[in-house]
Amino acid sequence: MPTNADAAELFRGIADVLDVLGERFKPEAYRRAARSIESLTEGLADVAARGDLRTIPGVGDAIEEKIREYLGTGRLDYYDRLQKEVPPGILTLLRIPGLGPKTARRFWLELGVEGPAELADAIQQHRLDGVKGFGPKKIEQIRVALAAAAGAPAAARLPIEVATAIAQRLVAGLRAAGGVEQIELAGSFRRGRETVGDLDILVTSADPERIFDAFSRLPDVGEVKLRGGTKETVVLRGGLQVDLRVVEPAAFGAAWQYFTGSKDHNVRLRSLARDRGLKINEYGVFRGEERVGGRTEQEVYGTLDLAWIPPELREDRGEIDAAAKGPLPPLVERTDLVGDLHLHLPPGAGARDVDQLVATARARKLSYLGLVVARVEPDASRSTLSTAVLDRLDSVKSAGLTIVRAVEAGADGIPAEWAKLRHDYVIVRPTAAQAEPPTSARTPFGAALVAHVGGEESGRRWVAWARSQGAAVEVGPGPDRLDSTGARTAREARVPLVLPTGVDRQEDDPTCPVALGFARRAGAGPSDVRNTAPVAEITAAWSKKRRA
DNA sequence: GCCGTTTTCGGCCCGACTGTTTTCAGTCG
Repeated sequence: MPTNADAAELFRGIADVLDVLGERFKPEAYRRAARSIESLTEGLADVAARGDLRTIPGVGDAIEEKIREYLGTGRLDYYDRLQKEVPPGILTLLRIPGLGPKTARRFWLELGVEGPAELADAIQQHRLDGVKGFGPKKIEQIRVALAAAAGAPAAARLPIEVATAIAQRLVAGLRAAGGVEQIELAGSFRRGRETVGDLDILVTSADPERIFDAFSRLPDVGEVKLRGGTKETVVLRGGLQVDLRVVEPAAFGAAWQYFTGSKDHNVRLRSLARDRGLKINEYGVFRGEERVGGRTEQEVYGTLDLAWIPPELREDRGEIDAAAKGPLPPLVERTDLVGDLHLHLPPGAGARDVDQLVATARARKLSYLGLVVARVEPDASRSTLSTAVLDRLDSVKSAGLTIVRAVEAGADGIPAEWAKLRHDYVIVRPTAAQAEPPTSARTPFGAALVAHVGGEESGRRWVAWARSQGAAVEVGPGPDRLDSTGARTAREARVPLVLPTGVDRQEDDPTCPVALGFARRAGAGPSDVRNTAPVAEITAAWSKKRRA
């Protein structure tokens, strides 16, 4: 059975061919459908079985038909036929930066070039010289891009937790250089997507040239790709592309909204504006020549009679219609997290580490800490906190901060040797030996939290299992935790989420903000997250479960 | 090919930047 990602790739392939064939609007239509399919929280086959394919934004009669054929046979006749129309190498050319469908088509039809290698030959043989529209600079640009593409694979999207550290460095570097008034990140980074393809940084400053100069000299920056009066594009040494834009304060909100996206969200917004005789661009909202908004994002949405929409929801999945009806339900915030339910002390930790953790927790105004006192490691070995540490945990218990004790084990149960180990709840963490949830409805214990589960299919099965256990699920970065899709699946199944607070990590650690972003992308409000509740409420639920 | 509380047909976001151009085409985001 093809996955959603397979179907999305198929439609992108169709779009590429149609692009080269010179179709005007169909390519975007297929790409739109591809994006929608990718962001679904359930399998395409399930949607098809319910007869709901047409409810997917961008899917109409023709594409519904094609999805059904593809799901049924694993092929698509239309795509097979299309592929015969264009040499495969021409589609490869589309991946070369700066080279689009129009140019690829001309190479193919006017020069008989059918792929990257042939194009490189043609350049070397000076067959492009004198061709209309291709001056020496353009030819050199293509030659260099071809050589670069031949060596390295296309730059992969970066996990957001990795991009976070880079973004923090860049922003700190720009601030340190001076001349920066306001600086914010935009793009898919701000929307909290799992991966980012590039970074977008927005600055207000009286002296854009100074900002661009400083940016070009940051140690992370490898190459300046282009630089104009309002924007500079660089490629970092690690390969990540970063766009920096300098805007005037009166347009900051409009620019921030514009560059945050998503594309589909913005398209909807601008067509709404047009219906009202307004025009939205990165400089503001305009009625004729007059700017009627743009200093803040609230102004931009306000001119369309929309409530402000949190960036994590801006994917054109119904958020605009919801914002037209009134303020959106609040999403969970960092300050809503009043405790942490999944903390580890480092191996060999002593009483002093407990004190450290407690001090940090107090400073961050957390009122409870769920600490793992014994765990089955992923390699099946077992470890328990030292008696000294356990004693220290008891001593801090009365001081305004509650410590609750967890044991962490696989889904096959907790080891018998822990029978006398005092604990308040159980965290299930899948072991290598049991990577999939048990099929029996009940296990010998009631898990309170299922942690370290990820993956599209496997995540869905663990969420279903957590539901059968009355357990919460952990959200966070990395392949072994639930991302925003997993979090949405959980929320829709009314399985509570648990978010890491990062209290056991460095101040700039991305785990907490990234997890929070995933939960928000899933539409989670405070009540969807278990560790927004006071500890008494949580422990009451645990003891009720134990009696059941 | 999709889409519609002004449309079932006629639209489809919009601007920066680059290179090649005497006014614009292509690409990108």
